[in-house]
Amino acid sequence: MKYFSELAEILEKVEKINEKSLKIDVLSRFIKSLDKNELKITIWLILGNTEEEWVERKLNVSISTIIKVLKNLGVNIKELSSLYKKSGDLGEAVKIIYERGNIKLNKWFAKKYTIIDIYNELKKIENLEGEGSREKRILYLEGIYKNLSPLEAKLLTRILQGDMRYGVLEGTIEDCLSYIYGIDDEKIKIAHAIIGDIGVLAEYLFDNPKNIENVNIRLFHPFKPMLAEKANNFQDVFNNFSPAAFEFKFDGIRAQIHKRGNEVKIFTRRLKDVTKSFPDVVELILNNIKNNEVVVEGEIVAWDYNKNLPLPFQEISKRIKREYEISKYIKEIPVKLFLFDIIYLDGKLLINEEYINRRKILEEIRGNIDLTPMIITSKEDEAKKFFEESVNMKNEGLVAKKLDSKYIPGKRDKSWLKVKGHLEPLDLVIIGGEWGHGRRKNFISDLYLAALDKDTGEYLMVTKTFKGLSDNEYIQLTKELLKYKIKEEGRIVWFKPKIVVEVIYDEIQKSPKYKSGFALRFARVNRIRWDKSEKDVNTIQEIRELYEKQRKEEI
DNA sequence: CTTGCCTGCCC
DNA sequence: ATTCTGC
DNA sequence: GCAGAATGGGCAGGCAAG
Repeated sequence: MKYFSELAEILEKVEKINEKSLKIDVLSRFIKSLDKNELKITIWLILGNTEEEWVERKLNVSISTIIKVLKNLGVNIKELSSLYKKSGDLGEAVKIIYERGNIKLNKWFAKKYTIIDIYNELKKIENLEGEGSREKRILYLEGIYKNLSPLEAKLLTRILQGDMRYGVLEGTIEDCLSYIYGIDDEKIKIAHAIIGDIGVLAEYLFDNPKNIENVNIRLFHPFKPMLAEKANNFQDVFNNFSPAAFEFKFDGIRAQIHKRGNEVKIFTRRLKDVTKSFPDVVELILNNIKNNEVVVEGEIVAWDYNKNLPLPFQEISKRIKREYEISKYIKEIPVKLFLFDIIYLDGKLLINEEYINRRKILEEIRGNIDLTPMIITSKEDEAKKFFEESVNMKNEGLVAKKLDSKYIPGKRDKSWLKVKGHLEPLDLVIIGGEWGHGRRKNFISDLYLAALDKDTGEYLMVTKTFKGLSDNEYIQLTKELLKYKIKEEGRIVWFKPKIVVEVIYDEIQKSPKYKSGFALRFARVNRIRWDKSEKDVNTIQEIRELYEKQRKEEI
């Protein structure tokens, strides 16, 4: 039986260790000392979770709620936000507040929580719902925070945020299990992907390490899907394998579909069950796939059946978490399913079959369901032509697959390579930014980027981005930016429009949030344009044209 | 009854 | 999702 | 090459505030 404070101390220690093997050693000793009834729970908490991965997070707590809790405990919010800004980490800020004693605590009768106690408290919070539940949640958390030490408060704060930053994620836990039980790391990784949750795997091994041999894909139990790495171009693809199978990469949601008899379940890439939102897909599967037991994978895409073209991602996303008026939305936003893999068929696991054979089997059982359009070629010009075809349909691009590759659950591997295009870069001016967190606490990390509204002369924001430059470049940039500072509001700093950056992005979207009416998807800075001035940036009018052009090409 | 904030999860 | 960094 | 970290737009749903 371990105390929550012991966990907090171990993690504090681990956070400061750089050397991987030492980190694994320290953490493994702790994990090894856990009882069975606290093992799974502890691993979940280390990762900032309270459940198996396929269960939706229900804490309904994050930074805003935590700050309200602290405020109620008499914490000076000015002091807190200044500490937060300085440390770049709310957990760290909370720890310092506790150390300074600037919070109302149960001084004399503080409860000493075990790990299981904390877990049970969090479960109670998860079960709060209905009118008044927000307030109850806050009251409940106050009750817990009142009894904590500085390190415990830091840990709880990070768990509640679901953002741990102790340098321990699933990969490290995998290494620990490998170290503790002397099982090959690759084997652990695959078992983890198949079971879908690392805590459950740990419990499995605790019962009997030989259980690793019994881990297998089960129907109606989601496994982590195989993923693709990024390729820069077609040469990159052919350097890895040739010939290659190229499939259209649609812009929808990845679906892992399990079927037995008349029962069907649909899981997302992150293992969440979305069956309820897609009765049309369930029906499609039942009407077409006649085999009894099947696991297939595909992409669910919002579809315009008049033009026979995909609809933008924003459309399918209106259906993903929908729970009401589903039948109305089935008509309003119809979907199309493109299958691209088969993992299980009537008692036979197909993960060790070569890709090309899996595809053949899929072809035989699919009924009238579409497969992703695919060609096999070793010629760059053919691949490029196929890419154009896909992109002209407004797809993301292609996925290249090695013909004899196996299906390795959970693996991001060079045997699948995604080739994506992006639109012409835009020159945008920096009008604001936010101080970063963690490693990036000392510079402006997130940039607010704007285009010029030609009609009014205003600079209107079209995106935020923190990607593309190296830490050093951000440090340099921050120095320059601060010369043009207008005002600072908490973490946000506003600048005079001066410094211009070239920005790459995947798509222009209609934005309900920005005044400009447009937003960039996956924006990243390509380079700083020191040679350009704020007068040289792209205009909102040009962005509108680019957006319309996207539309026009759809016909 | 409408609007807005917060959370969780798609990409 | 994309990108960068440290091991 | 891997694991970890730092963060994007936008959607639905749940609750609170106006």
